[in-house]
Amino acid sequence: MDRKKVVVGMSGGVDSSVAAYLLKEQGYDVVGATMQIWQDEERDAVEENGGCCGLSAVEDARRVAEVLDIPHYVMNFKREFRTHVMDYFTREYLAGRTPNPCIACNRYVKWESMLRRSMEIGADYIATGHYARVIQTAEGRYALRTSATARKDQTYALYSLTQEQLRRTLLPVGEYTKEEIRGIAEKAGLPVAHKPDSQEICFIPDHDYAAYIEREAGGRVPPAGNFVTEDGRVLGRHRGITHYTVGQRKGLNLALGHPVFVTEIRPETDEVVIGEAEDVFRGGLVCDHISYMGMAGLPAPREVTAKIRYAHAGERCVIERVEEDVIRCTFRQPVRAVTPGQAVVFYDEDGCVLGGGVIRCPLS
RNA sequence: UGGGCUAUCGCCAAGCGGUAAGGCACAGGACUUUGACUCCUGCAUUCGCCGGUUCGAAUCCGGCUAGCCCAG
Repeated sequence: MDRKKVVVGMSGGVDSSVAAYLLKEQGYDVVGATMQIWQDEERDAVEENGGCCGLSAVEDARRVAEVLDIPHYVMNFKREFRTHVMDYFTREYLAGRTPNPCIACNRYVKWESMLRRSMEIGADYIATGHYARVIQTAEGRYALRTSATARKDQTYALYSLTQEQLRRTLLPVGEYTKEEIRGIAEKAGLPVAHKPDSQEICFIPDHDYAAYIEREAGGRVPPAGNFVTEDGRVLGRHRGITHYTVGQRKGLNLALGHPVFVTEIRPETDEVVIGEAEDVFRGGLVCDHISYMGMAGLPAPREVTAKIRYAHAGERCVIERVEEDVIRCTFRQPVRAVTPGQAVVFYDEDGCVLGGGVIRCPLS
């Protein structure tokens, strides 16, 4: 009875279902667990959300667990999700930044609360359906590496995991492509083989995140202000900075004959700066809240590849530590829409996550 | 008050007698475990109003209305 026990976070989607299946095939003692994070149990209306944290999560996960013949638990993390994801999300927007709630959820809810709870019930590992691989570097550090096919890669959303967390993490799905995963689900007879991928912010099903923030803030949101150009010209009025993010084009209601974009948000003056398409490119950035993963620290400048958003191909750059917990990143080619609040993740040439941080401000 | 010019989709704007380009904005969709970006689709049976000429007008003519400019 020395089979290793693993708790698989099952969202009810294809990926985590296959993760559970694969681990069972590999001989683990598998337990399925679905997080209860924000849903009002009564409201199970919206069905089409899959993947990460959709509304039909518990029901679908339970059915998959039944097929796999594994125990299935529901873990209630509403409190943790509330403070570390939802409140953080609102707070950041009110401050004029653009948060990434999925990263916060991974870090604080899945790999802190769920991991702890799993250890408590005697598990050796936790697992999820993320497209990423856990590896060990030559120096013996744990790190994440891009999944088998770079086409689908979720290492970006997991850059902040600690050594201790990684040591207890299994990501079986990372060895396959999305197509292969669906194929496995199909062959295994999992009832969720054809569920669509998840999308958008799970706790804002109507996608109207500005309205969500206003509700959360009890109406105390930044006031309407001016759209201005870099040189101070006023182009019009906007609805309050929470409605905008750097690089945004749609929803500005600015008919200038050609597309214009948000280049900067100024919470101090409630101004939203507007510029041409080329004005939204930046040559570098400064980030803080640094997490080190594949590298233990950054004693000297180093050339790496950086991703500044989930769906970013990455850009070569030089990173250097400018003070404790602050790194400056200088890109080889300017990158589009460097956005404060978003994560920047550093990779080596093999797609191994070296570390990352939170973008504080763009440079030049 | 004289003289001139202009009135075409929410904004800009083609059109010059043959049966309403385009851009922006907007809406919907695709993509997507964040926000964005991007892509696709849609978007004036009607051309300030009223008459007239013509087989046929947004395009020609007359009147009216509105705005702009010049004169005083």
